[in-house]
Amino acid sequence: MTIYDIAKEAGVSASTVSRVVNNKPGVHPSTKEKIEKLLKKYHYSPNEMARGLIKQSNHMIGILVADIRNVHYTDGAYTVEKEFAKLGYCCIIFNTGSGSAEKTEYIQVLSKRRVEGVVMIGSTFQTKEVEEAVSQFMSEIPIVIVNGYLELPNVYGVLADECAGVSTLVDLLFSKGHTRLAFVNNCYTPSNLLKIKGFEEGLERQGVKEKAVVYDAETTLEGAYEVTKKLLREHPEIDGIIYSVDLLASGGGRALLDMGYHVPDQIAYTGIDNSVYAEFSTPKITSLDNKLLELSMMAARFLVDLLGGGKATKKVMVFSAIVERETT
Amino acid sequence: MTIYDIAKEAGVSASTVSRVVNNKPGVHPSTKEKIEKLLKKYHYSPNEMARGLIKQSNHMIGILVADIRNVHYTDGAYTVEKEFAKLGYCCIIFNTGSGSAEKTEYIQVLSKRRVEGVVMIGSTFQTKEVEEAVSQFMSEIPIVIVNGYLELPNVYGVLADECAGVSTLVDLLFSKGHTRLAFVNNCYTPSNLLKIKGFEEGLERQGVKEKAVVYDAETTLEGAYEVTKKLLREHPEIDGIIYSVDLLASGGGRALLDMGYHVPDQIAYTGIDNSVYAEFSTPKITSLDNKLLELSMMAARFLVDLLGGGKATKKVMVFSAIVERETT
DNA sequence: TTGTAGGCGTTATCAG
DNA sequence: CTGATAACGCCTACAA
Repeated sequence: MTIYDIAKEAGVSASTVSRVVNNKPGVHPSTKEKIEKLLKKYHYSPNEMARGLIKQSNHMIGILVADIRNVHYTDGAYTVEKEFAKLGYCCIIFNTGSGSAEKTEYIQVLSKRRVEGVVMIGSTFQTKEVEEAVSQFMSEIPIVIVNGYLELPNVYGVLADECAGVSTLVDLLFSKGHTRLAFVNNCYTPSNLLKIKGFEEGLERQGVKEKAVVYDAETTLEGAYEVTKKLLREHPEIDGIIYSVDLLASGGGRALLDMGYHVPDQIAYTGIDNSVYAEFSTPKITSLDNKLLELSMMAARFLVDLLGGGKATKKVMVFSAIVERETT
Repeated sequence: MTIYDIAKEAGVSASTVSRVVNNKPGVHPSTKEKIEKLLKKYHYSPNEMARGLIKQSNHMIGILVADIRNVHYTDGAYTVEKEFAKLGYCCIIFNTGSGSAEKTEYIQVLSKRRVEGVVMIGSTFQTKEVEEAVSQFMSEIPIVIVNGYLELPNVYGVLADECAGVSTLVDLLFSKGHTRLAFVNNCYTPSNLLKIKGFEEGLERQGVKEKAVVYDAETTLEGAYEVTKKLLREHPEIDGIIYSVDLLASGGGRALLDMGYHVPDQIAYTGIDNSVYAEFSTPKITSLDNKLLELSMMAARFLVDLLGGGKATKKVMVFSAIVERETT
């Protein structure tokens, strides 16, 4: 069903139908009414592809996220989608995974789809490969990265100060008498590298001279469980652990419980993200709120402004804050 | 950058460029090479909207979900997106919320975008309003509902047998000596109505004559906490609770703990969904696995088949299964 | 092997 | 107030 079909049946030209569809003035009330009746009758729905073609604007944006199942990304994707749906935009979403080939590919796909803006969620998009793909295929449209940044004219970043945040976690643990700390990391994203940096800086500020204890773990409850046991076997002196994400803290906490440690007196620990995991675990986990939600909201707003022809700050940083619970 | 721009610079016609872009045969190797060089040089990326217009196919599908932040929907959306990305499709996603006006609206939006198929995630789409919107604006494309169904020629459903599933939960509780049961419900979706039905049928089968005890709770930890306290105040005889979703079970479990009940001896409880909440809570929650993941996977596969011109079963049901943990 | 012409469904610009 | 006509960017006969 096209405007031509409607036009034919109404005995008018397609342009007149188009005017009615778009509520343009200058159509005789009677013909307008006649056309509207037909529009209803056939449930006419204008082809947005064709419309986008002449309008040179399709009101679509892209959302790139490594894996929407990660709690911290789910909220972000939700926020962005909602914010844009309100404005009549459609969101194309891709779970890119962590590989750079896929990221490059999806950037090209979004480019072919002629999206008008992109939100990338997660520091994992802050890579050379993404930068190159963007500069080649997406240099014309605004891009906002949640918790990441690229030095490109059309890229904007909203970041959490996780580095400073983690060093305040160190301070917190020290203030409670825990001075032999370890960091358990899940993967080496730019964000996590910052966390480790914050960990080291925190220790240094507290006057610790030795090399920081950092362990790697799989991003699973079991992974954290095992690594925590190993960590304390190899470093029995440890009395405080910072986990790079709440999920690990939850799994690790269970290991501590099973090993008979008393939390938080004997050993304290924290997560990062202030996610549902922190709230649901027993004991409830003290966590660094890195404001992912605010970040996504801000990213969405930035992109909205940019699309509206306005300006946005190239790079902003939001302060993270500790949410104390039962593990410190 | 269009094929015309490339054509001009290459000194050929647009059709020749088009042939190269689409790897069509019948282009002289030398001109092909020349064109390919320019394509690379300018990072040409074909306009999929224009392409979709003549091809009458844009390789886009729609995903409708009430709220992607609900754990049981997140996985579904992920699965569907991944499955279609593999095949070169783009997914437009909308968080519709629970209102029917929004659902109708987004169905119309997807129709205007000319998506080629739709996956609706959740029984919340099994309503008269959705049925009407679909029959008016989407009668031509295949639609698959995860855990729901509509009696329309182009709608397919993959369902979990939650009714039978819940009655096996009743059996389980009875078998462990818990015979005074209550059901705590969060909202009256078709799916939850089935759960309540299963609850009642289970009781009846166990020879219980009295009216089933059903309480309503907000879908929050606190909501479940409060309602659980109220429930046991008003019905101190209760020794077994089935919560309509794991989230409630988690919040309720904490209330039981705080009230000094011994779980599972004194009182047992279960959740439904077998989600991360069941796994993360302490004690770990026995839950009915309603196979949401398999359901989404199956829905995606169905839609793929349908889009490929194949057939799919109109309505299938997947058996749910109890995952026993520490609360029964 | 290559180019021309027509059309996909719209909207915008002119005339009338 | 209404109707041609030409785009938008691409693909596909058909003709050369």
